[in-house]
Order: sequence, then structure tokens, then C-alpha cells
Amino acid sequence: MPELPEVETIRRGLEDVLVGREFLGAEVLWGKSLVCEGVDVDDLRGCEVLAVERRGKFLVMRFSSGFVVTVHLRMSGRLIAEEDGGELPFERVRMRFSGGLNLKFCDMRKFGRVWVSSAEEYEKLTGIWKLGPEPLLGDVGAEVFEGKRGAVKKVLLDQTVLAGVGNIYADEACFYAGVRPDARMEKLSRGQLEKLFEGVVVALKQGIRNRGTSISDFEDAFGGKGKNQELLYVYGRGGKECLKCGGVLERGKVAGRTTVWCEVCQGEVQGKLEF
DNA sequence: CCCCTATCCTGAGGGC
DNA sequence: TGCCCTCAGGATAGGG
Repeated sequence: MPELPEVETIRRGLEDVLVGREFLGAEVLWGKSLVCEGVDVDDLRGCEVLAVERRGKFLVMRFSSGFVVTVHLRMSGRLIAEEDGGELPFERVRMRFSGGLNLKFCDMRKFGRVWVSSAEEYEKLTGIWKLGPEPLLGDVGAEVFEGKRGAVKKVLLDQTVLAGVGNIYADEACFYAGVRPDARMEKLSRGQLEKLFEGVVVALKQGIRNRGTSISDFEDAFGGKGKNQELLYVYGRGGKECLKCGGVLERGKVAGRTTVWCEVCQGEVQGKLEF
């Protein structure tokens, strides 16, 4: 479910309520959801939350004494911060903080993870070390796609190329750029690569501005819904009319993932982006 | 090297 | 109503 904009939405919510709180303890309701490396989760008792950061689709919580808690929501994970002590559906890990605040990691499909480690270990433990650059920092551009081979969508989903893009925003970025998701990256012109990068940035920023895409049931840190699902051009709209040209949107598999695109609008670069 | 599939899991929704 | 099948936004290992 969650891609960069959804994780960023959660991060902002958690930053507001978590920084400065003291960690009191954790309850593990499903053992595989919590992975500790060289640390026991009880070691964090008494530590203070210093910062809530995001790297790609990972959420990184920094604690005093050099501890780090990293979360990846994968397909169905959610992080809910609330004072209510009741057990939520599919709750897997609960972290208790001062002031009665509980951080509840819920994950129906159990693919998500919460890692506890030292600040020195967390990148290696979680795989964050191999992520590509952040798309929204403004320090990289279309050059990240240069020399990459294979379907455009496959490259967009490759977290080592660029961190944070998933299925929804990959399809939207291709539409914005006027590029077919099954086009070969190595055959795109420099201009098309720039359009594609710009498309990624536009799609992600719009997602953040609208507090995420609540397609199945994405929720922010307080159970609120995003509204980006109302602003998607292609994702989830296979067989429906293209909002730009009125034609019928195609649906198929690219890079093993359900993909939607417009044969007319994504045949070639259409000129300057107007989104 | 490239692409596809299976796998980790569970529930929703469609077809019959 | 109920059963069975397919599908789902992530990531990675392994096979052809």
C-alpha cells in the first residue's frame, strides 16, 4: 500500500506527536513482525524519541542512546498513534510512550517489519544502505536513469535507482511524462528521461500534498484518509476513459505488476507537462 | 544478464 | 448462501 507519499504523510504525523516522548515498553503480538539485532527492545526503556525520519519507503525513528527503530509497511502495514489501549485489527507490535500514547503497528498480511538496532547497524540490517537517492531532495535528476536497461516501469520500481516509487506512482509518473511503462529505458531520449524524472516528482509531490492515496485502506498515523485516489489519471482506472484524451485506458502486466496506461497519450512525449 | 515466478501472508470480491 | 478462484500497493530469492 504505502509508497513514499504515504510514508511521508505518516512521518509528519508521528513527528508531531512522538518527538520528545519517552519509550516505556513494547508488546509483541506477532513475533516475526519485530526483528532485533544486537539489542533487546527492552533496552530502549527510558530513551527519548529524538527524530522521525523517512528514507524511501522506510520510516526511521531515532532514539537517545543511539538506538534506532525502523519500520517498513510493505503491502498492508499501518502505524497508528493513539491513546486508546484497545487492540486494533491485525495489531502486531505495540510500542508504549510517555503520556499514554501507543504506537500500534498493524499488518494484515504480515509482510511488514519493525527493526530495532543501534544507529550503526540499522542501514545494513534493513537494507536501507542500498537504496538509491531521494527523488524530492533536488540533488539528482534524469541522470539516475542513464545507463539503466529494461522496461521503464521496472527501473522506476527499482529502489536502488530511486527510492520510494511503487506501483501507483510509477504508473502516474509514466502518464505525466507521456512515456509507455513498457518502453525500454535505454531507448528513451535525454528529453524523455527528463520528462520521466519530472513526472516522478510531480506525482510524488501531488501524493504528499493530498496526504496519500487511500486506495484500499491506507490511513495516516491517526486513522485519517488521504484524498490522492481522487486525483489519479491511470492507476486503478483500466478500461475507463482517459481523463486527457477520452480514449479507453489499457490494462496489462509490466514488470510483473498490474499496469494501466493510455495508448494515445503515452505513445510519445506530448510536450511540456501541464499538471 | 534478463525476465518471470514463487514466496512471505490474509482478506476482499467476483463468478457460479 | 457458500465455495472456489483470482487478485492486491513490496521485496527478494531462485530458475529458465
